[in-house]
Amino acid sequence: MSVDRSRARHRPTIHDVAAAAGVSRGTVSRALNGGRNVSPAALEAVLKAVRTTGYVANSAARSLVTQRANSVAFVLAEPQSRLFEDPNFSILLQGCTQELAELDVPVLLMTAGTEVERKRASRFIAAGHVDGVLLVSSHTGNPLIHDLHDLGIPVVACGKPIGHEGRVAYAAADDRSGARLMVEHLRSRGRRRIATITGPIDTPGGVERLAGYRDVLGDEATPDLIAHGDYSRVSGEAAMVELLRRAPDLDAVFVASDLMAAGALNALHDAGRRVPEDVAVGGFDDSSIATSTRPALTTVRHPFQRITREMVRLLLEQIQGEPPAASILPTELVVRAST
Amino acid sequence: MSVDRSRARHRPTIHDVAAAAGVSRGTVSRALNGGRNVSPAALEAVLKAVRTTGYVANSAARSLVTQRANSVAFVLAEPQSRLFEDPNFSILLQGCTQELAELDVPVLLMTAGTEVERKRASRFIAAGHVDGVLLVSSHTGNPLIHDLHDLGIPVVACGKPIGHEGRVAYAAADDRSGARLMVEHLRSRGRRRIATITGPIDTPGGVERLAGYRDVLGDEATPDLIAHGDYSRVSGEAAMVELLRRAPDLDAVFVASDLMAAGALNALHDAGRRVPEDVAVGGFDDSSIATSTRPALTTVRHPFQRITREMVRLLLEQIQGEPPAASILPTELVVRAST
DNA sequence: AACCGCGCTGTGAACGTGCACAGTAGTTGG
DNA sequence: CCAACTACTGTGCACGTTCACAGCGCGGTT
Repeated sequence: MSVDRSRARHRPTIHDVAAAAGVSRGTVSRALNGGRNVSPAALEAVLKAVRTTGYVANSAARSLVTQRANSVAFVLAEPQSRLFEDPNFSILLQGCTQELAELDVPVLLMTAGTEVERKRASRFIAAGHVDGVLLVSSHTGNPLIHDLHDLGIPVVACGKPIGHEGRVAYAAADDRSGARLMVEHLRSRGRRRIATITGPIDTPGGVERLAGYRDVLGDEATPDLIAHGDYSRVSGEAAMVELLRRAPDLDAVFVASDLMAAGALNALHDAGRRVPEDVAVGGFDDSSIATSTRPALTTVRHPFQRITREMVRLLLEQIQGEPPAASILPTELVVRAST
Repeated sequence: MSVDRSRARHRPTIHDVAAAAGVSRGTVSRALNGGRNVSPAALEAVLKAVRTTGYVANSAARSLVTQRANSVAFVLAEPQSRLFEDPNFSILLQGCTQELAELDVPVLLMTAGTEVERKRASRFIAAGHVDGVLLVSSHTGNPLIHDLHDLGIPVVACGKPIGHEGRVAYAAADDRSGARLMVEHLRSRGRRRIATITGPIDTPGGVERLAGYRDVLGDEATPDLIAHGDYSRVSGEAAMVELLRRAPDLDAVFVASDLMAAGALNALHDAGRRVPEDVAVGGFDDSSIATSTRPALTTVRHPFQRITREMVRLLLEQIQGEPPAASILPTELVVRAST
């Protein structure tokens, strides 16, 4: 082999390690992967050679032969603005990234808010760049989930994928019982005219939290006490203004997200209502916003950390060949100054 | 049984396209890449064959031979909490992702807040998984920037990388003149005792914005009017409390970030000072927080969109072989209710 | 007529890895 | 004593692509 290799230029390959360890490529590969059927002496020699050469496996070559990308996509199928307005998405992203980093699985970030982006994401995923998809999309009827299902690629949704339960894996909080906790808490505080601001009714969070509200209030949940938002801060503010107009005598409001609750607090402030003296306000998520409002928000803790952990677990399971499963996680009431 | 078969159908390769188009692999490759030295007839046949077969190039195989990953890493070298507390990071991430998606360049997200994460990121990048790095790290003295420089991999920093100017490319806002704009504005409002809450003094934003403040005030910038924060909301609140103690007669405060300004507003609220009647508050960044506080913040617009665009441009240039360059972008005063 | 350049095309290498398979030595069992 | 087995090791091939090179026909120049 008279091929002149200027070592300074190219990264060491498995060949270099094999040469340094005095074994063959196959042994190095076995030692680094399975570790089975390798003598202790060879194993040690390989590990030492890896250290001295600074060898790191070339992922492209590995992917080529294993037909696996060894990476995962985090797809945010929401309007652009959401990523940086709503801290929930950042937390999910953060959690999944961290969880996967520990397993040395890189995360590819892509957005699929617009039609163009959706097509691009589909094409990209179809190209086999990733082994699985963590899909964050609260809205139902997203065409992307169809595309991915057709591709036969493992997918885990965050929140129940309405219309795809049983076919698409997902991790979700138990929204309905969380909502019940909050409304029962408001009642125990002596509130009698309890309104609600829901999320969009085409999202599981919108539907389930409203259902929990109704579970507790029954006939008391009259239509004038129910307003809808889209999880954005301004929509929470607008919905609160609307509620104050329709039901000026309300003495509490359960808001389906902390971000909307922050908007509602602003509306109440502008209307001269004191919180919690005149109106008690309950949020949902226990995001970072909840402790930064004045007063701090009573809210329902969304188990984001467990959700991201479950999402990752469910995805890896599917990549291993297991069928799609679901995880429903419990929520918890967090009482602060707003109720 | 048939479950396994769905996975068994392999994606079309360049061979299949060549066969369908009645040409050779080489011609297909040329047609899809350069497009040079290909007859119009062959080009058309190839494009048609690509459409009918649904061919998408296998990136692993391409990377293997071209020695290029065709992807880029976004590295957040800040404590974990920052990503989801400070919207600036989300905006940067969002902007870079979008910018690169249009060029069909995937973005790998990684955090390097802790020592363990930093090592992992270094190892990962050294493995050649990416062609370049978008580095977001306000603090100076980050060892990661050394690692990356040693690896000889293209890097673009967000904000001036203190101690590496000229060696590492960066895009940054003109912090100093932005700070001047704000302090001059406060003076024009008749304020005479203008305090400031700075960012960490080991960050360019901390240093430069303080310098701009001093440019305008000169000897009036006495030490009792200067407090330091770390860009977090609670640090802004604590710094404001401290300033009120040291200089109870202050009538304005320039805060080096909107998030800290939101904390300062809370402290002023708790102290019974009215904004802007008693104390005018100016922020920095014009992030989403600025419009959600009560009152809405007068602030300095940080040109994030242009910064992300420049970061991407500077990175791609370097990947093409150009030397590292820098972009300084202008800021703009945005007057709202807090001054 | 021989030569050259030009535009286009096909072909044989790599790129670095994992895996199947064959092979070796040492141990065990009949 | 030989066969079978175990534990380990080395080697050829394939993965799908790009790139360098050689070959082709064709028209124009020497």
